[in-house]
Amino acid sequence: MANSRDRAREAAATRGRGAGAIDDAGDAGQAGHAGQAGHTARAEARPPAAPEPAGPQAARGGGRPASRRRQKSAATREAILAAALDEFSARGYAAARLDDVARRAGVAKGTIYVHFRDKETLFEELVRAYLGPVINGVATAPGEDLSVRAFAERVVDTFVREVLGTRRKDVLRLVLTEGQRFPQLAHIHYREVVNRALPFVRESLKRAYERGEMKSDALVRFPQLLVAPGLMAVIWDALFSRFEPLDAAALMRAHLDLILEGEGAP
Amino acid sequence: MANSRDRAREAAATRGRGAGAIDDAGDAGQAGHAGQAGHTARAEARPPAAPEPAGPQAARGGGRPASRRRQKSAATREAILAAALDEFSARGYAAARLDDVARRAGVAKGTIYVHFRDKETLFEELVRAYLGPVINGVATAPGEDLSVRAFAERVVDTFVREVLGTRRKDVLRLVLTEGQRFPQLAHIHYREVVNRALPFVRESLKRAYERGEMKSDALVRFPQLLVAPGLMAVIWDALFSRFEPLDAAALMRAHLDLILEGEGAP
DNA sequence: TTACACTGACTGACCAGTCAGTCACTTTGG
DNA sequence: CCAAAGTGACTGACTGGTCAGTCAGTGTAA
Repeated sequence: MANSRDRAREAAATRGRGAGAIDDAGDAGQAGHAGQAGHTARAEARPPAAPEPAGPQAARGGGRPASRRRQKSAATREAILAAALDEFSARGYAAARLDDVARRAGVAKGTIYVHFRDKETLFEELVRAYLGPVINGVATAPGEDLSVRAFAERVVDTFVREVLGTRRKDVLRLVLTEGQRFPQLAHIHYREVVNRALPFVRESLKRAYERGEMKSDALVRFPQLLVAPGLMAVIWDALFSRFEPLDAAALMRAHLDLILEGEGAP
Repeated sequence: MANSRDRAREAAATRGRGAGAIDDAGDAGQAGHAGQAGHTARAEARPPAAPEPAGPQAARGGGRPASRRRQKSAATREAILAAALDEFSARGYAAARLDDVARRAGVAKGTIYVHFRDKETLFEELVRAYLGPVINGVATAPGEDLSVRAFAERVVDTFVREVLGTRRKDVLRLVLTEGQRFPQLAHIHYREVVNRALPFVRESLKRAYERGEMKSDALVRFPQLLVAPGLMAVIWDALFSRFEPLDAAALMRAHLDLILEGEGAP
Protein backbone atom coordinates (compact mmCIF):
# COMPACT_ATOMS: atom_id res chain seq x y z
CA MET A 1 0.00 0.00 0.00
CA ALA A 2 1.05 3.50 0.84
CA ASN A 3 0.50 5.47 -2.28
CA SER A 4 -2.46 7.60 -1.57
CA ARG A 5 -4.65 5.75 -3.99
CA ASP A 6 -4.31 2.94 -1.51
CA ARG A 7 -4.51 5.24 1.46
CA ALA A 8 -7.87 6.41 0.17
CA ARG A 9 -9.32 2.96 0.41
CA GLU A 10 -7.68 2.11 3.68
CA ALA A 11 -10.52 3.21 5.91
CA ALA A 12 -12.99 1.10 3.97
CA ALA A 13 -10.66 -1.88 3.88
CA THR A 14 -10.21 -1.80 7.62
CA ARG A 15 -13.84 -2.62 8.15
CA GLY A 16 -13.31 -5.98 6.51
CA ARG A 17 -10.61 -7.10 8.95
CA GLY A 18 -10.89 -8.74 12.32
CA ALA A 19 -12.31 -12.06 11.36
CA GLY A 20 -10.24 -14.05 8.87
CA ALA A 21 -9.72 -12.61 5.44
CA ILE A 22 -12.76 -12.36 3.29
CA ASP A 23 -11.60 -14.26 0.30
CA ASP A 24 -10.18 -17.59 1.28
CA ALA A 25 -13.36 -19.23 0.12
CA GLY A 26 -11.28 -21.81 -1.70
CA ASP A 27 -9.97 -24.73 0.31
CA ALA A 28 -6.93 -24.54 -1.93
CA GLY A 29 -5.97 -28.19 -1.68
CA GLN A 30 -2.84 -29.67 -3.20
CA ALA A 31 -2.75 -27.63 -6.41
CA GLY A 32 -3.24 -30.92 -8.18
CA HIS A 33 -2.52 -29.80 -11.76
CA ALA A 34 -6.22 -30.27 -12.30
CA GLY A 35 -6.76 -27.52 -14.84
CA GLN A 36 -6.22 -28.29 -18.48
CA ALA A 37 -5.60 -25.38 -20.79
CA GLY A 38 -8.53 -23.02 -20.73
CA HIS A 39 -9.00 -20.66 -23.61
CA THR A 40 -5.96 -18.61 -22.69
CA ALA A 41 -2.37 -19.38 -21.77
CA ARG A 42 -2.96 -20.83 -18.31
CA ALA A 43 -0.18 -20.81 -15.80
CA GLU A 44 2.59 -22.66 -17.70
CA ALA A 45 2.47 -25.36 -14.97
CA ARG A 46 5.54 -23.97 -13.11
CA PRO A 47 7.61 -27.11 -12.71
CA PRO A 48 9.77 -26.73 -9.60
CA ALA A 49 8.37 -27.04 -6.12
CA ALA A 50 4.62 -26.85 -6.02
CA PRO A 51 3.72 -24.08 -3.62
CA GLU A 52 1.67 -26.26 -1.30
CA PRO A 53 -0.24 -23.26 -0.06
CA ALA A 54 -2.75 -25.24 1.93
CA GLY A 55 -5.03 -22.56 3.27
CA PRO A 56 -5.16 -22.09 7.03
CA GLN A 57 -8.71 -23.22 7.47
CA ALA A 58 -8.93 -25.75 4.65
CA ALA A 59 -12.31 -27.32 4.02
CA ARG A 60 -14.20 -24.68 5.94
CA GLY A 61 -17.85 -25.09 6.56
CA GLY A 62 -17.84 -28.83 5.89
CA GLY A 63 -16.19 -29.29 2.49
CA ARG A 64 -18.04 -28.31 -0.68
CA PRO A 65 -18.50 -30.87 -3.48
CA ALA A 66 -15.17 -30.25 -5.24
CA SER A 67 -16.70 -30.26 -8.67
CA ARG A 68 -14.52 -29.82 -11.72
CA ARG A 69 -15.37 -26.13 -11.64
CA ARG A 70 -14.21 -25.76 -8.06
CA GLN A 71 -11.00 -27.61 -8.73
CA LYS A 72 -10.19 -25.34 -11.61
CA SER A 73 -10.99 -22.30 -9.53
CA ALA A 74 -8.65 -23.49 -6.79
CA ALA A 75 -5.92 -24.09 -9.36
CA THR A 76 -6.41 -20.56 -10.64
CA ARG A 77 -6.01 -19.22 -7.14
CA GLU A 78 -2.77 -21.16 -6.77
CA ALA A 79 -1.51 -19.86 -10.09
CA ILE A 80 -2.20 -16.30 -9.04
CA LEU A 81 -0.40 -16.76 -5.72
CA ALA A 82 2.62 -18.29 -7.43
CA ALA A 83 2.70 -15.53 -10.02
CA ALA A 84 2.34 -12.91 -7.32
CA LEU A 85 5.29 -14.37 -5.46
CA ASP A 86 7.38 -14.14 -8.60
CA GLU A 87 6.40 -10.57 -9.33
CA PHE A 88 6.54 -9.28 -5.77
CA SER A 89 9.92 -10.93 -5.27
CA ALA A 90 11.35 -9.52 -8.46
CA ARG A 91 10.01 -5.98 -8.25
CA GLY A 92 8.86 -5.46 -4.69
CA TYR A 93 5.28 -5.01 -3.61
CA ALA A 94 4.76 -1.41 -4.67
CA ALA A 95 6.33 -1.72 -8.10
CA ALA A 96 4.76 -5.05 -9.00
CA ARG A 97 1.89 -4.66 -11.43
CA LEU A 98 -1.22 -6.75 -11.16
CA ASP A 99 -1.35 -6.79 -14.95
CA ASP A 100 1.92 -8.69 -14.87
CA VAL A 101 0.76 -11.01 -12.14
CA ALA A 102 -2.31 -11.78 -14.22
CA ARG A 103 -0.32 -12.35 -17.40
CA ARG A 104 2.13 -14.60 -15.58
CA ALA A 105 -0.71 -16.58 -14.04
CA GLY A 106 -2.38 -16.86 -17.44
CA VAL A 107 -5.58 -15.11 -16.37
CA ALA A 108 -7.20 -11.73 -16.93
CA LYS A 109 -6.68 -9.01 -14.42
CA GLY A 110 -10.27 -9.11 -13.29
CA THR A 111 -9.82 -12.71 -12.21
CA ILE A 112 -7.43 -11.63 -9.48
CA TYR A 113 -10.30 -9.68 -7.96
CA VAL A 114 -12.50 -12.73 -8.07
CA HIS A 115 -10.10 -14.42 -5.68
CA PHE A 116 -8.62 -11.54 -3.66
CA ARG A 117 -10.14 -8.34 -2.40
CA ASP A 118 -7.21 -6.14 -3.44
CA LYS A 119 -3.48 -6.04 -3.94
CA GLU A 120 -2.71 -5.88 -0.26
CA THR A 121 -4.93 -8.84 0.56
CA LEU A 122 -3.25 -10.82 -2.20
CA PHE A 123 0.07 -10.09 -0.51
CA GLU A 124 -1.16 -11.14 2.91
CA GLU A 125 -2.72 -14.31 1.61
CA LEU A 126 0.50 -15.09 -0.19
CA VAL A 127 2.47 -14.90 3.03
CA ARG A 128 -0.12 -16.92 4.90
CA ALA A 129 -0.25 -19.58 2.24
CA TYR A 130 3.48 -20.14 2.11
CA LEU A 131 4.51 -19.56 5.70
CA GLY A 132 1.45 -21.02 7.41
CA PRO A 133 2.43 -24.69 7.05
CA VAL A 134 5.91 -24.31 8.57
CA ILE A 135 4.51 -22.54 11.54
CA ASN A 136 2.26 -25.40 12.43
CA GLY A 137 5.30 -27.65 12.09
CA VAL A 138 7.41 -25.57 14.45
CA ALA A 139 5.15 -25.50 17.48
CA THR A 140 4.30 -29.18 17.12
CA ALA A 141 7.92 -30.32 17.08
CA PRO A 142 8.57 -32.80 19.91
CA GLY A 143 12.27 -32.36 20.81
CA GLU A 144 11.81 -32.44 24.57
CA ASP A 145 15.08 -32.00 26.38
CA LEU A 146 17.65 -32.79 23.78
CA SER A 147 21.18 -31.60 24.41
CA VAL A 148 21.81 -27.98 23.47
CA ARG A 149 23.83 -29.09 20.53
CA ALA A 150 21.24 -31.52 19.27
CA PHE A 151 18.46 -29.03 19.79
CA ALA A 152 20.24 -26.13 18.14
CA GLU A 153 21.21 -28.33 15.24
CA ARG A 154 17.66 -29.41 14.80
CA VAL A 155 16.31 -25.89 14.77
CA VAL A 156 18.96 -24.71 12.37
CA ASP A 157 18.64 -27.71 10.09
CA THR A 158 14.91 -27.23 9.91
CA PHE A 159 15.37 -23.61 9.05
CA VAL A 160 17.90 -24.40 6.35
CA ARG A 161 15.81 -27.16 4.85
CA GLU A 162 12.33 -25.73 5.12
CA VAL A 163 13.03 -22.07 4.53
CA LEU A 164 16.37 -21.46 2.88
CA GLY A 165 15.93 -24.50 0.67
CA THR A 166 12.52 -23.54 -0.68
CA ARG A 167 10.66 -20.60 -2.12
CA ARG A 168 9.67 -19.78 1.41
CA LYS A 169 12.93 -17.90 1.67
CA ASP A 170 11.54 -15.50 -0.93
CA VAL A 171 8.40 -15.05 1.11
CA LEU A 172 10.44 -14.53 4.25
CA ARG A 173 12.50 -11.94 2.42
CA LEU A 174 9.32 -10.18 1.39
CA VAL A 175 8.21 -10.08 4.99
CA LEU A 176 11.56 -8.70 6.09
CA THR A 177 11.76 -6.06 3.39
CA GLU A 178 8.12 -5.00 3.11
CA GLY A 179 6.88 -5.75 6.59
CA GLN A 180 7.47 -2.27 7.90
CA ARG A 181 4.86 -0.85 5.54
CA PHE A 182 2.27 -3.49 6.38
CA PRO A 183 1.62 -3.35 10.10
CA GLN A 184 -1.08 -5.94 9.56
CA LEU A 185 1.43 -8.28 7.97
CA ALA A 186 4.14 -7.65 10.54
CA HIS A 187 1.62 -8.37 13.25
CA ILE A 188 0.49 -11.62 11.68
CA HIS A 189 4.06 -12.71 11.22
CA TYR A 190 4.94 -11.83 14.79
CA ARG A 191 1.95 -13.66 16.20
CA GLU A 192 2.13 -16.71 13.99
CA VAL A 193 5.85 -17.22 13.53
CA VAL A 194 8.05 -15.22 15.85
CA ASN A 195 5.92 -15.49 18.93
CA ARG A 196 5.50 -19.21 18.52
CA ALA A 197 9.04 -20.14 17.58
CA LEU A 198 10.99 -17.96 19.99
CA PRO A 199 9.32 -18.99 23.25
CA PHE A 200 9.63 -22.61 22.17
CA VAL A 201 13.35 -22.21 21.55
CA ARG A 202 13.80 -20.13 24.66
CA GLU A 203 12.16 -22.71 26.92
CA SER A 204 14.13 -25.59 25.51
CA LEU A 205 17.38 -23.72 25.88
CA LYS A 206 16.46 -22.55 29.32
CA ARG A 207 16.14 -26.11 30.52
CA ALA A 208 19.47 -26.95 28.95
CA TYR A 209 21.01 -23.94 30.63
CA GLU A 210 19.64 -24.99 33.99
CA ARG A 211 21.05 -28.45 33.40
CA GLY A 212 24.39 -26.66 33.19
CA GLU A 213 24.97 -27.37 29.53
CA MET A 214 25.86 -23.81 28.58
CA LYS A 215 28.26 -21.30 30.04
CA SER A 216 26.37 -18.25 28.86
CA ASP A 217 22.68 -17.50 29.11
CA ALA A 218 22.90 -15.33 26.00
CA LEU A 219 20.79 -17.69 23.91
CA VAL A 220 18.16 -17.89 26.61
CA ARG A 221 17.86 -14.14 26.78
CA PHE A 222 18.08 -13.68 23.02
CA PRO A 223 17.00 -16.83 21.21
CA GLN A 224 16.95 -14.66 18.08
CA LEU A 225 20.70 -15.12 17.96
CA LEU A 226 20.16 -18.67 16.78
CA VAL A 227 18.64 -17.66 13.46
CA ALA A 228 20.03 -14.16 12.95
CA PRO A 229 22.63 -15.35 10.43
CA GLY A 230 19.87 -17.09 8.51
CA LEU A 231 17.99 -13.85 8.12
CA MET A 232 21.16 -12.10 7.08
CA ALA A 233 21.76 -14.82 4.51
CA VAL A 234 18.33 -14.27 2.99
CA ILE A 235 19.11 -10.61 2.50
CA TRP A 236 22.71 -11.10 1.46
CA ASP A 237 21.53 -13.41 -1.24
CA ALA A 238 19.30 -10.74 -2.75
CA LEU A 239 21.87 -7.98 -2.51
CA PHE A 240 25.32 -9.40 -2.93
CA SER A 241 25.21 -12.91 -4.34
CA ARG A 242 26.35 -11.48 -7.69
CA PHE A 243 29.57 -10.28 -6.13
CA GLU A 244 30.16 -12.87 -3.45
CA PRO A 245 27.85 -15.83 -3.19
CA LEU A 246 27.15 -16.93 0.36
CA ASP A 247 26.67 -20.60 1.15
CA ALA A 248 23.89 -20.24 3.67
CA ALA A 249 24.05 -23.83 4.83
CA ALA A 250 27.79 -23.58 5.47
CA LEU A 251 27.26 -20.25 7.18
CA MET A 252 24.73 -21.78 9.52
CA ARG A 253 27.00 -24.71 10.28
CA ALA A 254 29.85 -22.35 11.06
CA HIS A 255 27.52 -20.36 13.24
CA LEU A 256 26.56 -23.45 15.21
CA ASP A 257 30.21 -24.31 15.47
CA LEU A 258 30.93 -20.92 16.91
CA ILE A 259 28.20 -20.74 19.50
CA LEU A 260 28.46 -24.38 20.56
CA GLU A 261 32.21 -24.56 20.93
CA GLY A 262 32.72 -27.26 23.46
CA GLU A 263 29.09 -27.45 24.62
CA GLY A 264 27.17 -30.71 24.93
CA ALA A 265 28.15 -33.33 22.32
CA PRO A 266 25.65 -34.63 19.73
CA MET B 1 12.67 2.65 -9.49
CA ALA B 2 10.93 -0.28 -11.10
CA ASN B 3 7.53 0.94 -12.07
CA SER B 4 7.55 1.22 -15.80
CA ARG B 5 7.50 4.96 -15.69
CA ASP B 6 10.97 4.57 -14.26
CA ARG B 7 11.85 1.68 -16.48
CA ALA B 8 11.15 3.87 -19.47
CA ARG B 9 13.83 6.29 -18.42
CA GLU B 10 16.26 3.64 -17.43
CA ALA B 11 18.04 3.37 -20.74
CA ALA B 12 18.63 7.09 -20.82
CA ALA B 13 19.70 7.19 -17.20
CA THR B 14 22.27 4.49 -17.78
CA ARG B 15 24.24 6.73 -20.08
CA GLY B 16 24.90 9.11 -17.20
CA ARG B 17 26.61 6.48 -15.07
CA GLY B 18 30.19 5.26 -14.95
CA ALA B 19 31.88 8.40 -13.85
CA GLY B 20 30.69 9.76 -10.50
CA ALA B 21 27.10 10.88 -10.23
CA ILE B 22 26.23 13.95 -12.18
CA ASP B 23 24.78 16.04 -9.45
CA ASP B 24 27.12 16.18 -6.55
CA ALA B 25 28.16 19.61 -7.66
CA GLY B 26 27.85 20.85 -4.10
CA ASP B 27 30.74 20.21 -1.76
CA ALA B 28 28.08 19.91 0.93
CA GLY B 29 30.24 20.94 3.83
CA GLN B 30 29.15 20.78 7.48
CA ALA B 31 25.49 21.69 7.04
CA GLY B 32 26.24 24.70 9.22
CA HIS B 33 22.65 25.95 9.71
CA ALA B 34 23.59 28.69 7.29
CA GLY B 35 20.17 29.23 5.73
CA GLN B 36 17.81 31.60 7.46
CA ALA B 37 14.16 31.29 6.56
CA GLY B 38 13.61 31.83 2.87
CA HIS B 39 10.16 32.76 1.69
CA THR B 40 8.70 29.40 2.53
CA ALA B 41 8.84 27.10 5.55
CA ARG B 42 12.45 25.99 5.27
CA ALA B 43 13.54 22.76 6.81
CA GLU B 44 12.40 23.17 10.42
CA ALA B 45 16.06 22.88 11.43
CA ARG B 46 15.80 19.20 12.47
CA PRO B 47 17.51 19.31 15.84
CA PRO B 48 19.04 15.92 16.62
CA ALA B 49 22.17 14.67 14.92
CA ALA B 50 23.16 16.77 11.96
CA PRO B 51 23.44 14.47 8.95
CA GLU B 52 27.07 15.25 8.22
CA PRO B 53 26.63 14.15 4.65
CA ALA B 54 30.02 15.26 3.48
CA GLY B 55 30.07 14.40 -0.18
CA PRO B 56 32.55 11.80 -1.35
CA GLN B 57 34.70 14.12 -3.42
CA ALA B 58 34.25 17.29 -1.42
CA ALA B 59 35.81 20.43 -2.85
CA ARG B 60 36.07 18.99 -6.31
CA GLY B 61 37.94 20.94 -8.91
CA GLY B 62 39.78 23.04 -6.34
CA GLY B 63 37.22 24.55 -3.99
CA ARG B 64 34.82 27.18 -5.22
CA PRO B 65 34.43 30.50 -3.38
CA ALA B 66 31.72 29.43 -0.90
CA SER B 67 29.73 32.59 -1.34
CA ARG B 68 26.57 33.17 0.63
CA ARG B 69 24.60 31.83 -2.30
CA ARG B 70 26.61 28.63 -2.40
CA GLN B 71 26.24 28.11 1.31
CA LYS B 72 22.51 28.42 1.10
CA SER B 73 22.42 26.07 -1.85
CA ALA B 74 24.41 23.50 0.08
CA ALA B 75 22.07 23.86 3.03
CA THR B 76 19.12 23.28 0.72
CA ARG B 77 20.75 20.12 -0.53
CA GLU B 78 21.20 18.93 3.05
CA ALA B 79 17.60 19.70 3.86
CA ILE B 80 16.42 17.71 0.88
CA LEU B 81 18.57 14.73 1.84
CA ALA B 82 17.33 14.80 5.42
CA ALA B 83 13.73 15.08 4.28
CA ALA B 84 14.24 12.27 1.79
CA LEU B 85 15.58 10.05 4.55
CA ASP B 86 12.48 10.72 6.61
CA GLU B 87 10.11 10.02 3.77
CA PHE B 88 11.90 7.02 2.33
CA SER B 89 12.22 5.51 5.79
CA ALA B 90 8.60 6.03 6.63
CA ARG B 91 7.02 4.94 3.34
CA GLY B 92 9.67 3.06 1.44
CA TYR B 93 11.29 4.25 -1.76
CA ALA B 94 8.49 3.51 -4.19
CA ALA B 95 5.67 4.95 -2.11
CA ALA B 96 7.53 8.07 -0.99
CA ARG B 97 6.37 11.15 -2.87
CA LEU B 98 8.78 13.83 -3.92
CA ASP B 99 6.05 16.37 -3.24
CA ASP B 100 6.26 15.33 0.40
CA VAL B 101 10.03 15.39 0.41
CA ALA B 102 9.92 18.91 -0.97
CA ARG B 103 7.33 20.08 1.53
CA ARG B 104 9.27 18.57 4.42
CA ALA B 105 12.46 20.20 3.22
CA GLY B 106 10.66 23.50 2.83
CA VAL B 107 11.35 23.85 -0.88
CA ALA B 108 9.40 23.52 -4.11
CA LYS B 109 9.44 20.24 -5.94
CA GLY B 110 11.43 21.67 -8.80
CA THR B 111 14.26 22.46 -6.41
CA ILE B 112 14.87 18.79 -5.88
CA TYR B 113 15.66 18.54 -9.57
CA VAL B 114 18.11 21.39 -9.27
CA HIS B 115 20.18 19.21 -6.93
CA PHE B 116 19.43 15.67 -8.05
CA ARG B 117 18.87 14.18 -11.47
CA ASP B 118 15.89 12.07 -10.44
CA LYS B 119 14.34 10.17 -7.59
CA GLU B 120 16.71 7.25 -7.89
CA THR B 121 19.78 9.46 -7.85
CA LEU B 122 18.45 11.22 -4.79
CA PHE B 123 18.23 7.84 -3.09
CA GLU B 124 21.75 6.87 -4.05
CA GLU B 125 23.19 10.18 -2.95
CA LEU B 126 21.35 9.82 0.31
CA VAL B 127 23.00 6.51 1.01
CA ARG B 128 26.38 7.82 -0.03
CA ALA B 129 26.08 10.92 2.11
CA TYR B 130 25.17 9.08 5.28
CA LEU B 131 27.14 5.88 4.95
CA GLY B 132 30.22 7.30 3.24
CA PRO B 133 31.86 8.77 6.35
CA VAL B 134 31.70 5.57 8.43
CA ILE B 135 33.25 3.63 5.63
CA ASN B 136 36.30 5.78 5.57
CA GLY B 137 36.49 5.33 9.32
CA VAL B 138 36.33 1.55 9.08
CA ALA B 139 39.21 0.93 6.75
CA THR B 140 41.42 3.44 8.54
CA ALA B 141 40.94 1.88 11.96
CA PRO B 142 44.31 0.93 13.41
CA GLY B 143 43.55 -2.03 15.72
CA GLU B 144 46.56 -4.08 14.70
CA ASP B 145 46.68 -7.38 16.51
CA LEU B 146 44.42 -6.87 19.43
CA SER B 147 43.11 -9.94 21.19
CA VAL B 148 40.05 -11.49 19.57
CA ARG B 149 37.91 -10.26 22.38
CA ALA B 150 39.24 -6.73 22.25
CA PHE B 151 38.98 -6.64 18.49
CA ALA B 152 35.48 -8.07 18.30
CA GLU B 153 34.34 -5.72 21.03
CA ARG B 154 35.74 -2.80 19.15
CA VAL B 155 34.02 -3.72 15.91
CA VAL B 156 30.72 -4.35 17.62
CA ASP B 157 30.94 -1.22 19.78
CA THR B 158 31.65 0.87 16.73
CA PHE B 159 28.69 -0.65 14.95
CA VAL B 160 26.39 -0.04 17.88
CA ARG B 161 27.58 3.52 18.38
CA GLU B 162 27.99 4.71 14.82
CA VAL B 163 25.14 2.86 13.14
CA LEU B 164 22.53 1.64 15.59
CA GLY B 165 22.87 4.80 17.65
CA THR B 166 22.33 7.21 14.77
CA ARG B 167 20.07 7.80 11.82
CA ARG B 168 22.50 5.71 9.84
CA LYS B 169 20.57 2.69 11.04
CA ASP B 170 17.64 4.00 8.99
CA VAL B 171 19.84 4.34 5.94
CA LEU B 172 21.22 0.86 6.51
CA ARG B 173 17.70 -0.45 6.76
CA LEU B 174 16.85 1.23 3.49
CA VAL B 175 19.80 -0.47 1.86
CA LEU B 176 18.77 -3.83 3.26
CA THR B 177 15.13 -3.51 2.29
CA GLU B 178 15.40 -1.70 -1.04
CA GLY B 179 18.82 -2.81 -2.22
CA GLN B 180 17.53 -5.71 -4.25
CA ARG B 181 15.70 -3.35 -6.61
CA PHE B 182 18.73 -1.07 -7.05
CA PRO B 183 21.59 -3.14 -8.39
CA GLN B 184 23.56 0.07 -8.66
CA LEU B 185 23.03 0.75 -4.98
CA ALA B 186 23.73 -2.80 -3.87
CA HIS B 187 26.93 -2.67 -5.86
CA ILE B 188 28.06 0.59 -4.32
CA HIS B 189 27.28 -0.70 -0.88
CA TYR B 190 29.12 -3.91 -1.50
CA ARG B 191 32.18 -2.15 -2.86
CA GLU B 192 32.32 0.67 -0.33
CA VAL B 193 31.14 -1.00 2.84
CA VAL B 194 31.01 -4.77 2.76
CA ASN B 195 34.09 -5.33 0.71
CA ARG B 196 36.13 -3.01 2.86
CA ALA B 197 34.91 -4.03 6.26
CA LEU B 198 34.79 -7.79 5.84
CA PRO B 199 38.35 -8.39 4.60
CA PHE B 200 39.61 -6.10 7.34
CA VAL B 201 37.77 -8.09 9.99
CA ARG B 202 38.71 -11.36 8.37
CA GLU B 203 42.42 -10.57 8.32
CA SER B 204 42.50 -9.41 11.90
CA LEU B 205 40.67 -12.49 13.07
CA LYS B 206 42.82 -14.72 10.93
CA ARG B 207 45.92 -13.54 12.69
CA ALA B 208 44.24 -14.09 16.04
CA TYR B 209 43.22 -17.56 14.93
CA GLU B 210 46.76 -18.36 13.88
CA ARG B 211 47.96 -17.14 17.24
CA GLY B 212 45.73 -19.86 18.66
CA GLU B 213 43.25 -17.52 20.28
CA MET B 214 40.16 -19.19 18.87
CA LYS B 215 39.05 -22.78 18.76
CA SER B 216 36.92 -22.40 15.66
CA ASP B 217 37.77 -20.74 12.37
CA ALA B 218 34.09 -19.97 11.81
CA LEU B 219 34.59 -16.23 12.18
CA VAL B 220 37.51 -16.28 9.80
CA ARG B 221 35.49 -18.03 7.15
CA PHE B 222 32.35 -16.02 7.81
CA PRO B 223 33.21 -12.66 9.36
CA GLN B 224 29.60 -11.71 8.59
CA LEU B 225 28.65 -13.65 11.72
CA LEU B 226 30.04 -10.83 13.81
CA VAL B 227 27.42 -8.31 12.71
CA ALA B 228 24.54 -10.53 11.62
CA PRO B 229 22.58 -9.90 14.83
CA GLY B 230 23.04 -6.19 14.28
CA LEU B 231 21.38 -6.41 10.89
CA MET B 232 18.61 -8.49 12.34
CA ALA B 233 18.12 -5.88 15.06
CA VAL B 234 17.71 -3.14 12.46
CA ILE B 235 14.93 -5.10 10.82
CA TRP B 236 13.36 -6.34 14.01
CA ASP B 237 13.06 -2.78 15.16
CA ALA B 238 11.04 -1.80 12.12
CA LEU B 239 8.79 -4.85 12.21
CA PHE B 240 8.27 -5.94 15.77
CA SER B 241 9.34 -3.26 18.21
CA ARG B 242 5.67 -2.52 18.83
CA PHE B 243 5.12 -6.02 20.13
CA GLU B 244 8.47 -6.81 21.68
CA PRO B 245 11.13 -4.13 21.79
CA LEU B 246 14.64 -5.42 21.26
CA ASP B 247 17.56 -3.82 23.05
CA ALA B 248 20.07 -3.92 20.25
CA ALA B 249 23.04 -3.00 22.41
CA ALA B 250 22.23 -5.75 24.90
CA LEU B 251 21.68 -8.17 22.04
CA MET B 252 25.10 -7.40 20.66
CA ARG B 253 26.72 -7.79 24.06
CA ALA B 254 25.03 -11.14 24.52
CA HIS B 255 26.19 -12.12 21.05
CA LEU B 256 29.78 -11.29 21.91
CA ASP B 257 29.38 -13.19 25.13
CA LEU B 258 28.22 -16.20 23.22
CA ILE B 259 30.84 -16.31 20.53
CA LEU B 260 33.73 -15.36 22.82
CA GLU B 261 32.98 -17.76 25.65
CA GLY B 262 36.35 -18.31 27.22
CA GLU B 263 38.40 -16.83 24.37
CA GLY B 264 41.17 -14.29 24.96
CA ALA B 265 40.49 -11.87 27.81
CA PRO B 266 40.21 -8.09 27.25
C1' DT C 1 23.40 43.10 -15.91
C1' DT C 2 24.13 38.40 -15.59
C1' DA C 3 23.73 34.02 -13.73
C1' DC C 4 21.74 30.93 -11.01
C1' DA C 5 18.85 28.96 -7.24
C1' DC C 6 14.43 28.48 -6.87
C1' DT C 7 9.26 28.19 -7.92
C1' DG C 8 4.86 25.67 -8.77
C1' DA C 9 1.34 24.83 -12.19
C1' DC C 10 1.22 21.59 -15.61
C1' DT C 11 1.68 17.15 -18.48
C1' DG C 12 1.59 12.53 -19.60
C1' DA C 13 2.29 7.95 -18.29
C1' DC C 14 0.83 4.72 -15.36
C1' DC C 15 -1.92 1.39 -12.87
C1' DA C 16 -5.33 -0.33 -9.13
C1' DG C 17 -9.67 -1.34 -9.28
C1' DT C 18 -14.50 -1.76 -11.88
C1' DC C 19 -18.24 -3.83 -14.37
C1' DA C 20 -21.10 -5.29 -18.15
C1' DG C 21 -20.74 -9.09 -20.83
C1' DT C 22 -19.32 -14.05 -22.21
C1' DC C 23 -19.18 -18.87 -21.86
C1' DA C 24 -18.36 -23.32 -19.78
C1' DC C 25 -20.04 -26.04 -16.63
C1' DT C 26 -23.80 -27.76 -13.30
C1' DT C 27 -28.45 -28.57 -12.02
C1' DT C 28 -33.21 -29.40 -12.84
C1' DG C 29 -37.27 -31.52 -14.55
C1' DG C 30 -39.39 -33.80 -18.16
C1' DC D 1 -30.92 -39.41 -21.05
C1' DC D 2 -31.27 -34.75 -22.77
C1' DA D 3 -32.59 -30.02 -23.21
C1' DA D 4 -33.26 -25.64 -20.83
C1' DA D 5 -32.33 -22.78 -17.16
C1' DG D 6 -29.12 -21.26 -13.88
C1' DT D 7 -24.59 -20.20 -11.90
C1' DG D 8 -20.35 -18.17 -11.31
C1' DA D 9 -15.59 -18.04 -12.94
C1' DC D 10 -13.52 -15.38 -16.04
C1' DT D 11 -12.64 -11.42 -19.32
C1' DG D 12 -10.55 -6.92 -20.71
C1' DA D 13 -11.59 -2.24 -22.02
C1' DC D 14 -12.22 1.59 -19.31
C1' DT D 15 -11.92 5.22 -15.46
C1' DG D 16 -10.03 8.26 -12.23
C1' DG D 17 -6.57 9.39 -9.10
C1' DT D 18 -1.63 9.73 -8.59
C1' DC D 19 2.92 11.36 -9.16
C1' DA D 20 7.70 11.80 -11.48
C1' DG D 21 9.50 14.96 -14.07
C1' DT D 22 9.31 19.68 -16.90
C1' DC D 23 9.82 24.48 -17.91
C1' DA D 24 8.71 29.32 -18.33
C1' DG D 25 9.00 32.68 -15.04
C1' DT D 26 10.76 35.22 -10.53
C1' DG D 27 13.86 37.30 -7.43
C1' DT D 28 18.37 38.10 -5.63
C1' DA D 29 23.39 37.67 -4.89
C1' DA D 30 27.52 38.60 -7.40
